[in-house]
Amino acid sequence: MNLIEELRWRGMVQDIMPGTEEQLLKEMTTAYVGFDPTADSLHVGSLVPILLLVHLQKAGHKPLALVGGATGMVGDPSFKAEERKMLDLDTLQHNQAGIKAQLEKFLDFDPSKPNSAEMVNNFDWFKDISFLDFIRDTGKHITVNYMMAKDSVKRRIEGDSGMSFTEFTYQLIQGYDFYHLYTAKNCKLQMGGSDQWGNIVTGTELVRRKAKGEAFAFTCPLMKKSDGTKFGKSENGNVWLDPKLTSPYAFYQFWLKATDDDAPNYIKIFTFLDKAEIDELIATHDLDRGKQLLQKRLAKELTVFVHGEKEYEFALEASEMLFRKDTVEVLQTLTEKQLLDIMDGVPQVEVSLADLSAGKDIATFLAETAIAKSKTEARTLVQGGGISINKEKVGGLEKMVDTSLLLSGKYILVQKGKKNQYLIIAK
RNA sequence: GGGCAGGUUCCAGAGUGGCCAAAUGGGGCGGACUGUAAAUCCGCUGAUUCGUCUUCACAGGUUCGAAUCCUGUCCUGCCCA
Repeated sequence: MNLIEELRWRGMVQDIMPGTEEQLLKEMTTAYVGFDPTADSLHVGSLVPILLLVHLQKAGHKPLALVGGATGMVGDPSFKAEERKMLDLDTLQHNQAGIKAQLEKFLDFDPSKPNSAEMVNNFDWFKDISFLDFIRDTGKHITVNYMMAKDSVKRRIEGDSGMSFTEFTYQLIQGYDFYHLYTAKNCKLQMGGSDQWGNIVTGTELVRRKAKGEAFAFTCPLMKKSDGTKFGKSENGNVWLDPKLTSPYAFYQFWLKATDDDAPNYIKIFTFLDKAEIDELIATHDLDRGKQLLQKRLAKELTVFVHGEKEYEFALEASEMLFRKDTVEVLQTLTEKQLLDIMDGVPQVEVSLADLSAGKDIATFLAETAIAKSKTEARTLVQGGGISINKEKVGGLEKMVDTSLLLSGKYILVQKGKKNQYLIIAK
């Protein structure tokens, strides 16, 4: 199976420029994907373009990861309702360093290999180009009519908030990246999310007109959930690849919670399992969906891929401990070390041991630990049966929280609803 | 700069002098069922020492009483210049 066939089967090809497949079969091809330096970590949404690069490299081609130091200063208008905040230089540099460190985990940067991955930053070539040079040498190749015809631009011009010149220029800047990489690194292919199609095509156009060369492109569909909501968010916001921002436990949970509708697509896109294995997994899953076979496998593959085997095991253990029904006694028997390993990733709240010795009513306790926003909310939760302490449901407001509840002398496990756990540490 | 419309609790959006902490819908949160799912059903969704208290852009004013009336300020959208 060639690369494009492989990606097609996985549902990772949306638009593809004619001749792309032939080019990839013809020779080792250098290809790039751009990453936005809007934060110092990538998130699960950016996993798709990363995987494109990984597949590419596996197929023997050479991947380039472009960090948009320059484009990040401008802001992509594509399908966004409003202009984005511009980032300052310091933030950008900080973010780029973070992203680079993460990419190194997934791609092989070993320079002794002919198809080693490389990292480039478009700020490096844009910082020396003057505005006049740019509009003379590059701007004249592309007509405004052409740029205006793009859906992303059209939508903004017809909308209410308008579009600044800066944003309008974005596709030309990004197009220039492709032109630059074509001339400097013989890069002939750009990949990206389907929202980038317009920008990418401007790039191939620029290569054709300015360098008289031939360039190719394909995009992958934007990740969407079956219910139409945005992919990549959990209750607590973005799901990041950085374990400091999203713990491996939370990361594991994110994938585990994929719906039955989404899981088959996710497992194709996000794992490297081959077709036969995936087909079988899906078939087995459908026999008894309650077992969440697909979700468990998906979560395992991804957690191992991003965080490693060990972190996966902790995440799995924590998940089983926290969601199993019969763990009231088990919880008491855990050693401090076991408890901490399992709870690593569960939000932790500190309380003073002295306060606890005096005892606190449950509502005050929940409000003070910020598990509930206010005492009123705390009461509502307790009365609605939404609070458990050490896996035991709190029956009513008269419940007192004191040192008798401590596990290993200093911990209390509080659950809000089914899915929110908090580890209270008495100090 | 001129004319018009408008700013209400997370969002959308009712309310136009007392019955308003403010309809309804969405979202969110909890519960039941289940698979830590979907669908469905139920409850909650300003704070509280449960007496009250702080809220309807902001600042004043009228009134026994204002989200609702008046004055000014700021902001937003639409139209004209």
